[in-house]
Amino acid sequence: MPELPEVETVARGLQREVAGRRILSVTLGKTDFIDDPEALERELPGRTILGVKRYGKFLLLRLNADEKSGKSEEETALLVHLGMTGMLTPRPVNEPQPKHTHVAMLLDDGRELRYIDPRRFGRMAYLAGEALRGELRRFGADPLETGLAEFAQRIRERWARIKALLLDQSVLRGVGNIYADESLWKAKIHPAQLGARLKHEQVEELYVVLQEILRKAIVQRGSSISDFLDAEGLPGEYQRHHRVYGREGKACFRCKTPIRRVIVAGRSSYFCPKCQAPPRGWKKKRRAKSKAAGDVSKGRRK
DNA sequence: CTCGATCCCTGGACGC
DNA sequence: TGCGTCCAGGGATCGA
Repeated sequence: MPELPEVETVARGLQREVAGRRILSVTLGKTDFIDDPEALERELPGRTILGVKRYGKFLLLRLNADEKSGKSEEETALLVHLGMTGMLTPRPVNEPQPKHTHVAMLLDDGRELRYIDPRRFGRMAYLAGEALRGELRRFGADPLETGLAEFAQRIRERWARIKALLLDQSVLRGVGNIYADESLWKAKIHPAQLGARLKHEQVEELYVVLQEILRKAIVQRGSSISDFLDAEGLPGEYQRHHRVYGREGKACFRCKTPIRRVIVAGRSSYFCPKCQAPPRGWKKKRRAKSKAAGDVSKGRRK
């Protein structure tokens, strides 16, 4: 579940490890998560990785100019989304490739930059010029680089649930399920509350605690709740600081009330039913677990 | 505009 | 030990 802090951690690691390296060749495995696999094979060999930065939940590997296209001042980049289980890490070429290695970029220092992703929920794309700018424009504000005024405007002009807004990458880029729940708990806002219904003070509190949580998580190198590892193969530590995420039935850290889990915006949402008052009309009845059983198990076909 | 449902995919947890 | 089933979740897409 790489979200902003995890992706930031990977980006910093890659910046240190592979910035300045030249890509000699590219080997592809399964390619169904790559926009245009042939573009990678055609464009990447010979190019130098100028730097690596985070853009929302994307890694942006900026590349040097493409001489042969004639548009040498055009900005080019390899965009990488880690999805749920993606990992991007440089390894010595003689080290055996783990299962689910789908992209291997041979570098000029005897290492290989490997993209490993069991579920292939990630995405990879080589983009240049206007295609690159257009892609980046689709996303909203970076929560760490945005002022309160813009943050508040983006939230309060919408009638969607605050949880949905926090997860919507065209509103804010980089927040995912963990940090959405953590920040809503800290700000004492129920996930089903409508953005437009939040008071100014609530939006300000959310803005402040979201930044605080994201910054602390970056310091702790992100959260490793299942299998997240950074570019150096190390797990993060921020999962130790989670206050609600994954804590269904456990005591709220503030008031000891058992944490609840409900589905909001299609995602598991953990919250304290006492600290985080539900909006009017929010059905607080049904047990989250008892209803999942009687569903169509044969529903999905191959 | 906002919603839920569905699909993508595999590994891990769990029940028997 | 081994099989079947369910579930996780970011994002795209589609119909309501």
